[in-house]
Amino acid sequence: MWDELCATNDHRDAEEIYLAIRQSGLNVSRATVYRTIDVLVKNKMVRKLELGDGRARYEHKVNATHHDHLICIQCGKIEEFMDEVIESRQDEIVKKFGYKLVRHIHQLFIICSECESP
Amino acid sequence: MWDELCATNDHRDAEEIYLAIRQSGLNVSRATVYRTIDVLVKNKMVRKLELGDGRARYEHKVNATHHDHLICIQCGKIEEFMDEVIESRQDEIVKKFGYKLVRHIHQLFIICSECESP
DNA sequence: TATATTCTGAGACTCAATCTCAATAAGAAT
DNA sequence: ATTCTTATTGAGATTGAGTCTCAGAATATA
Repeated sequence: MWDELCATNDHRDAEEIYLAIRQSGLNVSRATVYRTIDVLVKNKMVRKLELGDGRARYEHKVNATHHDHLICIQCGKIEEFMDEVIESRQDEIVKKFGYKLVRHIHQLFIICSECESP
Repeated sequence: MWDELCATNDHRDAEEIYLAIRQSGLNVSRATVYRTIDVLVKNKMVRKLELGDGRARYEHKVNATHHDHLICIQCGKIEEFMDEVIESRQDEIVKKFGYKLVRHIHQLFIICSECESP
């Protein structure tokens, strides 16, 4: 499971991961896929992405620094971005409210260049 | 439906809206609630919030300017924020990629002051 | 009045994700 | 090894938000 997740740098959903494992000959159930991913997420080895379409994607965190995502609403491609200015502004906003920041979701839904002019 | 949505400035889910309408004596079905909300969202009279917990929330846009959300992961309270710096950084990031920004989701999951020290 | 068009409610259905539970595997103890 | 205990697994049932279907009701058009 961990191996399978690390096999690519994609952002795949549980079903895709399940099928990939099956394809590789292993006889695991969907339940096990979900269970194992949960453990990996809890141990911060895998990040769960909620894109708001009811299907979570997963990315392993090997050699990964913090980043957020650009998502093409046409082809589904996912790219990563990171902006120090935004990160610190977030902290300031939360501080101004007197709250404690736990995590954040920042997703830019875009039309990528390939989809814009094919 | 529109009236019900405008009745409060809450961020309620479909079920809560459905129950509120029922409570007020009207005999509407869940299907109608979802259908009507969809129309209102498409006409940009209502904003749909995807908080990643599989339950969309809705807020009417009367007198509302653009804003994003702070969500307390403890009590579920939702507050609003808006930061010009972040907004323009987003535009720049997307521009640098050569993409076209369609919409964005920016949510700060926090522990609010009441939950931090009750 | 007759006819066409739209809207609605009830419940079936979808789909990702979770839960159940018996079966299996793995460990520990004697 | 053999028994006993604990943890893991697969298959399928279940959940829950949201969608779809379709017949009947409401509304509009002629």
